[in-house]
Amino acid sequence: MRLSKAFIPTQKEVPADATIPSHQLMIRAGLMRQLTAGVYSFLPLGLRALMKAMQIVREEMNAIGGQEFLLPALNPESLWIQTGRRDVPNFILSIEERDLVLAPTHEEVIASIAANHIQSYKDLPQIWYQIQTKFRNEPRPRSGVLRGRQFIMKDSYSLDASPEGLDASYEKHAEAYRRAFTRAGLKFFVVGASSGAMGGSGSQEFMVESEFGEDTVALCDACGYAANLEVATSKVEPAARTENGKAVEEIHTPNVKTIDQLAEFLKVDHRRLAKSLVYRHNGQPLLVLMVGNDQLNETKLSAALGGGEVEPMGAEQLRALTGADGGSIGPVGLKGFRVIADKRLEGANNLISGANKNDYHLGNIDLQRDATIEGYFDLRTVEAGEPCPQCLKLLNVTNAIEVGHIFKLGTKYSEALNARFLDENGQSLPIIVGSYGIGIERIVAAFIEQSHDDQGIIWNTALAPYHVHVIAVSMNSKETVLASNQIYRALTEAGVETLFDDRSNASPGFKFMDADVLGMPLQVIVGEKGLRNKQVEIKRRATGERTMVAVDDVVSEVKKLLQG
RNA sequence: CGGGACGUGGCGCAGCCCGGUAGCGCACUUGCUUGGGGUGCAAGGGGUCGCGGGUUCAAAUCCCGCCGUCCCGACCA
Repeated sequence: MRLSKAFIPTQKEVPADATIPSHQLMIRAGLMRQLTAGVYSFLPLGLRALMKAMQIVREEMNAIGGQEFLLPALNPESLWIQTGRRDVPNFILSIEERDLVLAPTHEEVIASIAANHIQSYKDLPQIWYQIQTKFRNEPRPRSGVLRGRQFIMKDSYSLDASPEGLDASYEKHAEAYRRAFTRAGLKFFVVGASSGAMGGSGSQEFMVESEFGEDTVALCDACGYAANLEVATSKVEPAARTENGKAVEEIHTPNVKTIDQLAEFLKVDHRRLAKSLVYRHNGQPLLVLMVGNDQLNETKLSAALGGGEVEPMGAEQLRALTGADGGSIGPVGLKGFRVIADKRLEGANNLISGANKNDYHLGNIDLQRDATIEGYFDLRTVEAGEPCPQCLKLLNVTNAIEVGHIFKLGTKYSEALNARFLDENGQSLPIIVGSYGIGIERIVAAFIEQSHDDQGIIWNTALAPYHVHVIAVSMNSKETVLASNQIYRALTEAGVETLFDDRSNASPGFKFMDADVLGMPLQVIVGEKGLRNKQVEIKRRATGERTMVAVDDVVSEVKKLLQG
């Protein structure tokens, strides 16, 4: 492609709205433009990168026997009502007029096809996938293309007759994802994840470390343990049980509101303190006990409660129910609340907690003796520096971009939509479904996050919109024009995807800067300097390393460099 | 949805406090110039100052309302 004819609007300056490197560079390099919040137009160069990412994913899906579909984005609302997902908040962007919705994902459509056409265990297993645009009612799109209202996703669905079959399909996907992200050049890791409101029995996320990622993960460098913070655990010491359990005593704690104040006031370790958090679960008052300053993990809380709506209790309601304020609530003698506690508190005694009376706390609490605890669950959020649950080495906590997610879904949607098959014994069973997603734009953005410098993007061969960027240093030099055209043609004919800066109105410096912003792996610089010796310069974008090669050897040299 | 910020030619910004001619840099057009790291000079084109209302002789500027965009948080299969 000749730059003199191409629509590749590069910019020196970037809209103030773009705050992270990938977003800024995708705009500076002319890959995309924003249309409205969370919605981007991909320009020709950006589309080429997207297509590269898609093709890698497609090939790896095909390699595991995946069959490509293209499912409609516009869906009848009734399908979603049947699975109960019409009312999931912030999910469906609806087209009211005809009871149509823009599909946020495609389990429903897949299940409806399966319901009509999968009849026998002999039809199974199947892996069906598509690469298609999704729409979601994101309350707050952000970080460029990392979280949008419209985005392209490879979604696939495995249909199996048995849990073992699901396990196999799931494993195939895990393998395909590993290969795809490896080929794309992403430094990724796999974490255990929450299956959340989606339901199902197992789930893993493919993560690319980035300070701008929205997910937080715990990682162990020693043994490879990796988990989303939503489900991560650690081996923190429990709040111990001491020998001599004394009787509960009331302690006057004037103006003590927070755990830190309480620890300071009483001069005791945080681990002796039982913090009370008050919620309503499906409307019912709920007290959650945590150790000292441990952070409650609401994903774990929700899982411990078996789902349902969990929301913090308002201050007025709390006072009405207990007569006390937030900093003075405790489990002893508390009426009308269900009480659950973090596992770290299991068996503990000599604890201090609120007295349900302002300015007072209770000491020497033995949870078994003095309170009614419905259950002990892992409810705390892991923090950096805590011991790894597997090997006890210290955990790291880091942010990451989720580029892929795989789910063992089970039969939730097949049951709702009556997608069943007959097994060997003639018995009708729901199809066992797995669901797997890859964010195509996220592959590109995550790659740019991990591969750029102050000058611009640094593409690898796998994702680069073009492999080689030929620069004609001056279009006023006949020799340069002649040689650069010849090289451009030779490369193109040899099947090398080549961008050719043949603009006559741009200064050499301008062209060099543009080439660095665009970031193709190799730059072939054709100018009078080298041509005097019948040579051109090849620059590797990643390292800045330059070599002079004979004009006649450019094609073979370029091919060699692209391999390595 | 809570907190914060911003909205002025395509992009980045100043002007707003203290009301009175819309301005700068980049980009764009034309001519000359330069030619290995965003050339230089000159002449141009382009803006309902987000939208609506109010105050005023007069509003980009003051007041009210709305909309949009971004950031933090909440939420997120």
